Amino acid sequence: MEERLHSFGKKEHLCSDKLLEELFHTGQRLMVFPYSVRWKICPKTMLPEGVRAQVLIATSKRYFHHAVDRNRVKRLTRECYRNHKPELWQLLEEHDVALLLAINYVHNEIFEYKILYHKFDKLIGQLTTKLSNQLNAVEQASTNQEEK
RNA sequence: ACGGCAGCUGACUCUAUCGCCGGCAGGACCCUCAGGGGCCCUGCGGGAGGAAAGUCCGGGCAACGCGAGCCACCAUACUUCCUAACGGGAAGGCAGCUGGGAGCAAAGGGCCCUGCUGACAGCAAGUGCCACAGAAAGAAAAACCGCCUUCGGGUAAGGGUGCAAGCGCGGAGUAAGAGCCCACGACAGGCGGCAGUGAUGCCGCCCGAUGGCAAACCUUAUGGGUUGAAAGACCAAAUAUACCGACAUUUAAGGGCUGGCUCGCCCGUUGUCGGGGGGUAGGUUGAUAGAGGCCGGCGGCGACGUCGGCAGUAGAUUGAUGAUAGAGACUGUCGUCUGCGACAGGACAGAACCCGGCUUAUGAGGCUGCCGUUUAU
RNA sequence: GCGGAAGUAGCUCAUUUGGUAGAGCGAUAGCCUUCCAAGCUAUAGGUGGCGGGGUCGAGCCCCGUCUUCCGCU
Repeated sequence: MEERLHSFGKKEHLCSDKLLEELFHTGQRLMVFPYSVRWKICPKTMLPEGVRAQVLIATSKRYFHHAVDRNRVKRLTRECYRNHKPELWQLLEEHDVALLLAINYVHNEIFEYKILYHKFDKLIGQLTTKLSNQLNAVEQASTNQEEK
């Protein structure tokens, strides 16, 4: 399993209508240029076995008129996510939860891969701090309730 | 030689690592009475285009509809052929334009050749429109100056307007004039002859209230049922549940078997279990070999047809073809010891049921045609 | 994937069967006012999305193209 940490297969794509609706109605939002991200923590039983996170990568016709450019941006973004996946999964593994994630590209220029890689570094950093804050708070609350 | 404009061709290659999609083979595990199915691992080989685009036409395919005819609506419009079909293509005719040639004292028209272009049926079926200017914009009505006059009028040669004004030119004729008449010529129509499958061309005769617009209404001919893979077919979890069966049940309604009461039985009620129809999430199919490509022979001017051979085979479904590193070709710039080195660059653009076209986008290089400039002969 | 509309001044829109392209708001200048606003007057601003066609002549007719918007699961 360890040598497949960088994979990004079909099961890890978010494509269920119901989950999408839930994510976009109740999820939280985070902006890191040029990305706009929506995320929501959910119990791991909602996803297939062995999958910690389902991800949607998109960009709109508003920013790129040609299908070629949209494909290119999505491919680069997918590559970035693939290379940053282990640190995100490690956090989720520690707290034993799953994550729904929608990554939107909201700028009208294409950057090179190296630039996007650093942007994604920043994005994952902010996302993990927010995630761990929220998860720790939840766990503390549950332990407090048990004590009472 | 350089430059420009069209059209055609062309669409960088290889290696390694990580990753994605589907195919085949082998193996481990799980489910199932079985057939088989699910999931994971390993190996092998495959994975965007000439326009995949626009959705402008035509067809396959599918569902629904359909007795026939006419009207309406839409589309097409020189001819013949190609094709499954087409609004596409080929060849030809005619018209327009560029260039050249012969001819001529010179120029123009006409003739011949090359190239390009053409939504190219009908305005002599009818209706309508032609601003401003002009007397008058299409009709048998013609003003003013002019010309003529027998002073009643005649005239359409000359002048003006305009995109367009009663076919052109010469002659005869006349008071002056006019297709009023004649020769030649242009245009349109009719008849006949010859050539051609035909469009049409050539010749002869007859005829003439000889402007333009049908991308004005329209006429004629031909074609068109509607919808569009989000079509259609199949499987179907959870939850609720039509219906069926079994069991239990009544202050969780009741009704019937008797006129009343009690018990019993039947129907119902409610609940549990089992079966089960439709339908939702989801999945399978439709769906990838096709009116296909390449090579060669034969037939045809050609589009194309036919026969034989060869190589193969994208199939996603929140939508796969990417990232990184290196090497090699190609182009440009700079440097140069003429060996090469350094730097930069690679267009338009991403399949979604499938074909045939059209249109539009497209860097470097190559080919063809036309035009312009310069040089040499 | 399939289908339907619209592009006119800085903005919102007119312009009918083809004949010199207009209104309101806005802009600029002047008048009025102690000043501002309101009011009055004048002025500028248009390749009619772009390219082509047929017409004597096109915003209008025809073809192609680009952009924007809307509908169908």
